[in-house]
Formats: sequence, C-alpha cells, structure tokens
Amino acid sequence: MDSESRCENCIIRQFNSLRAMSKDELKQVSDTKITRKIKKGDSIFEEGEKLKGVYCVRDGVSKLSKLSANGKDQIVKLATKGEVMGQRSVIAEESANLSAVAVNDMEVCFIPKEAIVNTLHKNPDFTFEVLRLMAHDLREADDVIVNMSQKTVKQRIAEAFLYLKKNYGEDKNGYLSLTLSREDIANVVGTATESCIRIISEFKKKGMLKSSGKKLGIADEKKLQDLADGF
Amino acid sequence: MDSESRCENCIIRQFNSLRAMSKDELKQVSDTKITRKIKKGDSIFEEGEKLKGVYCVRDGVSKLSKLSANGKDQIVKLATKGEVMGQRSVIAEESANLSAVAVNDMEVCFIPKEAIVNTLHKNPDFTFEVLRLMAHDLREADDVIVNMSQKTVKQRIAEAFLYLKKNYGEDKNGYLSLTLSREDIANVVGTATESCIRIISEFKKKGMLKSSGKKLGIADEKKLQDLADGF
DNA sequence: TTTAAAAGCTGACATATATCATAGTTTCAG
DNA sequence: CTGAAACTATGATATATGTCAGCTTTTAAA
Repeated sequence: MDSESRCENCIIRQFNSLRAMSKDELKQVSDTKITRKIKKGDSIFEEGEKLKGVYCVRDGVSKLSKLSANGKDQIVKLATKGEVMGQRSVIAEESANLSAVAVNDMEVCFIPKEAIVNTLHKNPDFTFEVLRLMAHDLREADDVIVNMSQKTVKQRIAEAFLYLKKNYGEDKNGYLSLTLSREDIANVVGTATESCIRIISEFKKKGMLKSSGKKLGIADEKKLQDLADGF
Repeated sequence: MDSESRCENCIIRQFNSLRAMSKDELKQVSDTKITRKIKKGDSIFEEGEKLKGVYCVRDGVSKLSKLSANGKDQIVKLATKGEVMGQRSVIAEESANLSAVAVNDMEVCFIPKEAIVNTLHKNPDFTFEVLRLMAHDLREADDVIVNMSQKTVKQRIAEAFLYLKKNYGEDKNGYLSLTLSREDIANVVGTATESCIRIISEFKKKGMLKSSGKKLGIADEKKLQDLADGF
C-alpha cells in the first residue's frame, strides 16, 4: 500500500464515510496533504496555536494534553493510527485547546483546513458523518467527566490499563503493546506521579498487573475490572 | 410573541442558523412540536432511555446528570432557555447518557427526531452549524475534564459561582438569579454535600459570598476569581 | 396550622492523596 | 564506556476531602 492511499484511509476511517466522499474530493485531499515524521517527545502542535489544518496519524501514538494552572499536564486523549487531530479547532475556527506530543516515533499527514472545510460545505453526507462522530465523542467526554469526579485514583488507574489493553492490544506474552511512562499514566488519570507509581506497585503485588523489563501487562483482568467498577 | 414563534426561536438560537433553515423547514418544525410543562424536581427524560426527539427549553432550567457507580449524581450541564437537550443522543442514534430533571418549574417543547434528522440530511448549512456548535461543546468538555482533575474542590466551587453569575445573572441586590441547593452545587463540582456546605460557609466568612434568606450572591468577584485561578 | 420531610449546618474522625525527600535504576548522548 | 539526566521506587508527613452522626431551620403537604 503506498503512502497516498494509506493517508486516504486515515481520513476515511476517521470520518467513516468512504461512500460520503466523492472520488474528486478524495483526490483533492491526497493532492494537498503533506507527510511529516515526528520523533518521540516532539510536539506536533501547541495549545493556543492557530491550526492551518488537521493532522492524521499514520503511525505511532500522540498524547493530546492541556497544561493546567498548577503546571501539570492533563492528557485528555491518546490519538493513534487512523485518528485525526485538530479537527475540532478547525471546524469551530478556534485556536487549539490542546497540545499534541508524540508518545513514540510517529508519522502524520497534514491536511490543510481548506480541503476539509470545502468538503464539509459541499458534501452533506460527509458533514453528517463528522457530526455523528463528534456527538459520540461528546458523550464519551461526559463519561470521562463523571469518572474523573466520582472515581478514586485507584479506580481510574485500573480503568486506564483496561483502556490500554482494549485500544492498543497486547503482545503474545500478554504485555501491553503501548508502553506509557508512569508520569504519562498519572497525567491521564489526573494524579501525582508518585501516587501512580505506588498504586501500580500495589496492583503488581496483588497480582492484577505483571511486568517484564519496562513492559507492563494485565495479569487479572476481572480483578482489575471489579476494582474499576467499585466492587 | 406567540408560543409557536418562541419555540422556533429556541431552535434558531441554539443552532444559530436562522439563515440556514428554510421557511418550509421552520414550518415543519413548528407543526410537529409539542409543548409540555414540567414541575420542579420532575424528570424530562432518564439515562438509558431511547429519545424520540429533542427537548428545547422554553422556560426554567434543567440539570443534565449522570448516576455514577457509587450512587451519586454528577451534574454535567445546566440547560436554560433556548438550549436544546438530547440532540447528541438523537444524532448519534444512541440512548440518552444523561438524565434531565427540572431545577425549577419549566416549559419545554418537544421536536420529533424525524424533523431534526430530516433537516440535517437536506440542509448542509444547518448541519454545518450544528457541527460547529458541537465542536465548541467538545472543547468545553475538555476544559471541564482538566478542571475536574486538576483543581481543588474550593477552586471548583468558586468557579461554579462565577459561572452562575455569568450565565444566569443576578438581581438588583446582587444575588444570583438561579438558586441551586447545596446538594446540586456539590453535584456540579463533584464533591460531598457537607464539604460544599462547609466551603460556602467559609466563603461567606471571608467575604467572598453573601446570603439573604436562601439566596446567595457574589460579594467579592475578584477574590473568588483569584481563588479559582489558584492564586 | 400542624407535622413530617427536606435542606442546611457543624463537629469528630477516617482516609485518600499530595508533597517532599532520598535513593536506586535505566537510558542515552557524547 | 561513562556520566548526566530521566525514570522508578519508597518512606515520612501534611492536607484535603469524605463519612458518619447529631442537630436546627426551612419547606411543603395534609
């Protein structure tokens, strides 16, 4: 599969609308995109920046985070292959509210906002699909709000590991494919790094998590799930 | 202003698209809507319910909340005159993820989902406007997530009062127009009712809030803002 | 008007979590 | 290979917040 068609797939998968975009429109997106390689730890865009387009993740994982007043980063979302970053800012014509930083080496393709806005205006089915996805995202955001305010740090960390397994899978030995630093996990669940480390150690002692080198794996999914659910 | 045109205004204001909806479409919405009166404390729809349409708030305020595993309600949003409830569920074709309960006596109008979906499919400008609003909402949801996980309860309560003043205003004596119970405030900021009561008392002692009867008012906005910002 | 229920308040106490300090361990650039 | 920097780990302690219990005041229904 060449890079052109792979990039189209990003858009198509994200917007779930192969049928909704005409050949011409796809062609236009392909013609205008630019591919970039991003090294682990490097930034793709920063909070407050005016985005000139959206970024489609072709390979690797990016963390989308926001700096809070107390100087801590809160990771709001992890974006992986096939996902698009920056579309909210482009659609709402607002500056980016999140920063995007590469969790590991990445490849992203850039799609100028004109191409997106153009298609949105010309192709109602496409727009409707984007709307449906955004409605779904909004629902998920509500769930996150409830979890953040009602669950304990332990429960949220348990959930984070279940999420990592569900969304990124595990290798043949049962270790999570995506390895995040303790600090990143802490920033996902909104806690102090030390607390995160302590709880992970506790989970290992209790046989819910296992580790091998710097890899972490889920050893007892049911126990972890029960804890996350508050039992 | 008769009730028909007022209801149209709800939709128009919410979707910010007077020009985007044709006369015929507006007519169709008017023809299909049903008006309902809701008493304080009564429910408009429940979490998990399949909504047959959206509700447009014509008068009063509704709290949109979700029951968490530990049995506490988390209020995710307050919907007031001109706002529409249930559109996410209708657009994403998912069951409602939030319950809507009247904070005070309300009047709402019901718009069947066919009318909405119909217009969404036929009128791309309308769809694009809805999309823009939803993109904006999603950004706000991200901000709430960051606040919930990074700010203290005191900061969040301070913010809640500033929000109430900003969005619902105050009477001539400087008391908030919208009076919420301590429990409701606690459920907005995600804390225990007792903690909320204690902190409100503290704010009164420190001259940041004032009270008269069951009304609360902001006595020192700057102090409250500084606290919310972490100074 | 009476009275039960809901809301508001306060104290005592338990506990989760943050913070600070220190040290071992891994990673990686030079 | 080596040293500095980043990451992981753990203890001691402080603090914010939740929980439980009892009480008063307000609200609203009979």
